Amino acid sequence: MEVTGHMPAQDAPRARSASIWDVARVAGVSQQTVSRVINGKARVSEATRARVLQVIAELGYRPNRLAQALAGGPVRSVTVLTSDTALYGAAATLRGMEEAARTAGFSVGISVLERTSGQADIALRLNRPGEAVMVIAFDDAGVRALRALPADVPVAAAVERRPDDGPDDPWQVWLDDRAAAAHATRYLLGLGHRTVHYVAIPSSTSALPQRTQGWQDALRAAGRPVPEPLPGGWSPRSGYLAVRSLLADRSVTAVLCGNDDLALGVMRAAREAGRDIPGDLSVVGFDDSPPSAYLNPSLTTVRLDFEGLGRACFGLLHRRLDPQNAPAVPAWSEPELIVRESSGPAPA
Amino acid sequence: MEVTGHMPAQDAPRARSASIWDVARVAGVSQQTVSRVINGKARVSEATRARVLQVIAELGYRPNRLAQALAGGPVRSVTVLTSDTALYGAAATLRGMEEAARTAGFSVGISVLERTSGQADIALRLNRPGEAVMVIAFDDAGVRALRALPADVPVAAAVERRPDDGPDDPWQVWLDDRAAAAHATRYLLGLGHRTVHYVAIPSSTSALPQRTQGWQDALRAAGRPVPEPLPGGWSPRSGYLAVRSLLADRSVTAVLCGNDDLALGVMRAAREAGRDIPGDLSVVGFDDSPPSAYLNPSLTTVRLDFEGLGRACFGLLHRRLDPQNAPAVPAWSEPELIVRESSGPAPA
DNA sequence: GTAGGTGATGTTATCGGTCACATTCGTTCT
DNA sequence: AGAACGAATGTGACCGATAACATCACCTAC
Repeated sequence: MEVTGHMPAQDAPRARSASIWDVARVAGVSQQTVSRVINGKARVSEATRARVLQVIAELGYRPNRLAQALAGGPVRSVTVLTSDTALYGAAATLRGMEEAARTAGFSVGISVLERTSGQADIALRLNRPGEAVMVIAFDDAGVRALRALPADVPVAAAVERRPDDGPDDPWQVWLDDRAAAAHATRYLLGLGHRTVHYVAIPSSTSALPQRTQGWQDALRAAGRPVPEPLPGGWSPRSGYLAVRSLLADRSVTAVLCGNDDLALGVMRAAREAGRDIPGDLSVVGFDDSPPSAYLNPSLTTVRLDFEGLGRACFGLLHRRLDPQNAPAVPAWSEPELIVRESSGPAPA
Repeated sequence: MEVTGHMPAQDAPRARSASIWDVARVAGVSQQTVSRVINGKARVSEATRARVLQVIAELGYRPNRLAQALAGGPVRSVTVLTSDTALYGAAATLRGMEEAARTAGFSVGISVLERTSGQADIALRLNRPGEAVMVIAFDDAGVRALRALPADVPVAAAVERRPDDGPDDPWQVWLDDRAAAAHATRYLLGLGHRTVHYVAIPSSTSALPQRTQGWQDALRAAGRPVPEPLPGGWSPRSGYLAVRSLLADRSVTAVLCGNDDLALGVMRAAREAGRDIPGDLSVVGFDDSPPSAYLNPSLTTVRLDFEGLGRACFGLLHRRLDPQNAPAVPAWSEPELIVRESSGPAPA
């Protein structure tokens, strides 16, 4: 066998782990053949394949992802762009994405967006131009990041709402927040509440958030008064502050919250205002975050399948990267109202 | 200029983004000089440097991380191995790690450990041999992963407890759970409780968890009876189940919990048993997870600086990778008991 | 005046793969 | 039997960088 310039020095002390060359040499084939075996693309005789596979096992060889990617191999890594992973929705979506990606043999990177992340900043988070990306765009920072991504990066996104301007982007997934909010609102009206107040999470776009719209839809459809939505943030504290003054008004008997954390704050405000839940006041949350079932009172809330959404988002990306071989995009569950102790009939 | 074999074809349509060669050509220098400017290592004349930097800006050139890594450049990426990011401690630690790493110019990967992840599995999660790793080893899966890592990978870990067997690993950080648990226990004893029961989180090792030990330390030091620790899991449900039967016994007046989720379950069990918190029963948690302050009653708990721990863990790794230039490892806060509504004087 | 040192820069090998194309060889077709 | 064909495999360029070594001009020192 000739020693070409590309061959690793035979005499140099080898601290590195096995490369494709080592496998090729031991198996007595060219490195290209090894590459073929690894990728299973081109045809290799059964005998050769078996021998190569055996050598691979013996040497404990594993392809270097970096080299594969650099050489223009198939994309096998994704970076997830997300803001505040402290929020249940984002964290659960991330879990779903990571699980699906890892299962499919992808390595996943994560990069948390700061509120101030500018457009220039976004490109810096990619390891190389063209790297695949998933964006969790439930809030403003995420949406901005999604928009700031160069056109040539393959991206899939989990979004709060489909953008109503411009053509539909087929590489997005979302939950039907609007219908879910409407459903929850109808549920409360069905309990005899005259109307329902709403504490909103911040919008991801300039438009009205889906949950807010759904709530309005239901009130309007039922011909009920539509109170001004109360602007909240993401935290219990912001929910607490949003309704603090409102709760003195005993005619307020039902509050729908944009997420469970807000509901937590609302329930505390209610306690301090001397309102009884659910006797005096019904509170309904959104998300079904883990503690909800164990709160006092336990929280009626809309369960959202964030993990499923995350898995689907990856499924979408996978199909975008490899339309031929990627499996079908898995379905995710519809939002579901989970009735617990915090909601009940309107006071007489 | 001669066209060597390594030069990109001049005539081929260029879809790719600028490489170091493009910069070199436009600036009229060799690519090596560009590399020097980028890395700032070797000396380059001021004039040349300025010209190259300008061309870089003009072309919007950014070095390809993959290529840098492959070519043996400095390590600029970390993979975090963690189990269940649904748990507050792991999630917060991850946040701290990611923030610190990103700030330092590292890209961070994440790989979630399944309960069943075997040793072979671990190696598969690395993009290349020798890749830097951080492990969140608060539980069994994390500790196993830490142990399964090949000796040659640069790793830093956030652990529940320093291993008592074998020499101290200088590349680990931890919180003083033991002292914190002892402190919380003493606090409860100081309120007049005869003894304190403890609902334990699963241990990360075969030894007694730090929190359990601290609790025992305090009881023993005070000469109080040491009840059998109640084995719990990580979830509210497991806390609920662990104490369900116990709470019928009115002599049980104080319960310390291994985390806030367990405390949530305990509080629900107390409610169902007709116990009043804090009148009848004091409950203290661990972690100070975000909802704690807004629970009903709000939860007395031990605040742990997981984010700081995560940042410190990265700091440690950074020093390990680059002892010369890495900044000092940032300090993190000591555990702190946050007294809220769920704890009070022992019933008369 | 010439050897030796130093700063600035170019050249070549290399990292660990993939891709496009060339080559080999047993078969089948005419 | 000769050509054409396709399966199996090898060869060399290339991805985008870094590292080691070579070069070159200029200056200082003996």
